[in-house]
Amino acid sequence: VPTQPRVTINDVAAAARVSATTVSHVLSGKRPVAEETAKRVRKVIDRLGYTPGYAAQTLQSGSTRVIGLLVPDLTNHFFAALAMGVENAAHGLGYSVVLGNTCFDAERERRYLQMIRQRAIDGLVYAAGTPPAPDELRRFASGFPVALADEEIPGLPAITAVADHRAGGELAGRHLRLLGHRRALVIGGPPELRSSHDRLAGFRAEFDGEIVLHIGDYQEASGYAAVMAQSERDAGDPYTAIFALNDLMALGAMRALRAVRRRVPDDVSIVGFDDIPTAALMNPSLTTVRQPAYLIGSTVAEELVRSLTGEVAHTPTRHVLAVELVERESTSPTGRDRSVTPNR
Amino acid sequence: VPTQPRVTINDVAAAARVSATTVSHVLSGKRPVAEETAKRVRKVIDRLGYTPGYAAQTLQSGSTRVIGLLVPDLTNHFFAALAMGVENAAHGLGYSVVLGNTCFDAERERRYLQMIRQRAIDGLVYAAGTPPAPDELRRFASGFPVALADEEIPGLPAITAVADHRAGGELAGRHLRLLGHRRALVIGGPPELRSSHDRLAGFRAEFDGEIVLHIGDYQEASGYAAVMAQSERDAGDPYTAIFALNDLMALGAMRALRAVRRRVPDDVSIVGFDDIPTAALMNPSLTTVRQPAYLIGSTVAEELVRSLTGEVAHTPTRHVLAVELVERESTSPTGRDRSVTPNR
DNA sequence: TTGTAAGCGTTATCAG
DNA sequence: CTGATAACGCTTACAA
Repeated sequence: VPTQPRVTINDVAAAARVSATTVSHVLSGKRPVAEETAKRVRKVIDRLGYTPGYAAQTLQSGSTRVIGLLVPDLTNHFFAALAMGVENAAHGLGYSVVLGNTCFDAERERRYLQMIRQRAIDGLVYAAGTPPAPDELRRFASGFPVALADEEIPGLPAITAVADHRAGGELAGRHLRLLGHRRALVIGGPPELRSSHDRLAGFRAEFDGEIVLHIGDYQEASGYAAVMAQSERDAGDPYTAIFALNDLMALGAMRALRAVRRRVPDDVSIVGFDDIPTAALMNPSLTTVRQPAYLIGSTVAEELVRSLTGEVAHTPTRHVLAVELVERESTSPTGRDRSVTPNR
Repeated sequence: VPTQPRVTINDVAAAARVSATTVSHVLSGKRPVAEETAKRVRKVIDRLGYTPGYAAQTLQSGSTRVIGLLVPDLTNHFFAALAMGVENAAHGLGYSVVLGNTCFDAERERRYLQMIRQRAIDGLVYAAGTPPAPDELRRFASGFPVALADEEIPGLPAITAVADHRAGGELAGRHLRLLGHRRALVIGGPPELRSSHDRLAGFRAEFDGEIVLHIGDYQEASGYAAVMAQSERDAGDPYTAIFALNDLMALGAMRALRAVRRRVPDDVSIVGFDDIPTAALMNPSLTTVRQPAYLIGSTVAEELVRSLTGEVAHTPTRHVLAVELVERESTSPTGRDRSVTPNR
């Protein structure tokens, strides 16, 4: 594909018989231009199809109008939705988003921080998911605008947006309590994650029955394992409810419940967290706490960009966004047990 | 966040008591530099933490080393995986990826084409999914490097990577035939999509039994609707297999089958297409044809970037990538009908 | 209301 | 082996 010689501001100026300065001002409006002149210039601009070159503007202004987005795994629905939020918000404000997929890999993260040093981006939305925030990032964040999405990094005050994990735990706990459940199996997440901790604390605050805690790792298999392990241990008086700290583990738990012949929701109710697309498609569909992934992304991106443009000061605001309980088929009141109905 | 004054090549030159030219060449290696000088320069570079500024390099070279990626919906797993492929491949070759989410919206597409005009990106990976390719894109593609992922646009010869939809259809057809099925319900996709057409043609070529075709729209609800509609029509001799042209419709079909009390796979086997994550998590899990989404993205991005760097000529190569049948629980041989076993 | 000229940071050309 | 100098395309003092 041959690249035809670029139309520059000087071409326009020459054709309109004005100076480049005037053309620039017609476009930017930063100083008055006689209407007649302006009209002539605009006509030429249209005719020649002139658009200010990105590189020159960048060099001149020192701003690329690009922000970076670091996510660990785009195929994770949560991060995909978050990325859409970031992209939409940024685009609405005239900024582009360059994508960085870290794959939870520190080496790749470093390559992105490199871009920062090159001044190739104006700011960074960091949602890299792994708990041990690289020291490097922390160093960078002082001296470079970083915003945290779904993330809290100790010692790094920055624009932040997180879901209200605690309220989500409360929602789940209250829901199960109101359904009459008194014994719950809780499948936890990695303890070092603040989100895990908050969800659990919220649940404990609202669910006043007995709680058995199994630690999982947010993967499907660990949900399965938790139920199986507990199943071996249980002696006749098992839990009637499960709160899994994310949907993937909840699905694993459901699979295990099928294996041990306990029905959902008849024998055991189950609540997840996240609301991944699969949750709605399962049979039975999964009651879960929905995270506002898109909103987390758009909130943080919008605030970051506004701070970049100077519209607002770059102060480390922390947004805590509401979560929502989505009631589906996997939860039901205790005491309703179809195994005692006609077909037996 | 205060932005400290940038370290420029001149700072380095001054500190190392050489010219900027020499510093540049120490970095680029484009002409020999005395080892002693080079060492001194490198030391200063390290000490000052100098990195060539992105904007100036861009202005000088005319290349941004950025490619654009246009997808309709990142929360769609297929496009997320594709995006990861693009990002990884591009990054490996020193290119960044700016993300564009069109939301199937022509207006948003236009804004991205605008970036092209501004020379803000060097090339474009287009995977916008909607059948009516905008004329605008077609105009742009002549004169700007565009590569098509999972897309074929008539009259636009370009680097292209698509899944082998036809082979996928064949795989599904053969699988069901070998299981002994003789009557199949096929839930089609939008007829104007070449992928729909190819999948169907492949299926027809391998499945030699009777086929009833319902047209769907790739949404879950249309899979449900297809089964329901056919269910009303069926008089005692229904199909024993379903081929849904994507997984979402397959899931809708499974939901409908539950509603009409036909068991999967005992009464009806079902094959989907895509292999979305939910497919493996369902109960029963879904047999499906897996699309190499990541590979589509990485293939097309790698070739695009290589053509940009001049490593290969920018010729409209078309890559057809292999698909794979993933056998799970939703398909079984005909004739095995548990309703004729003990419990009746 | 408009123009001139300097400068943003880098690399290429040409000269030594 | 190295250095001046120009050029990339734009914005913005400063001047008229």
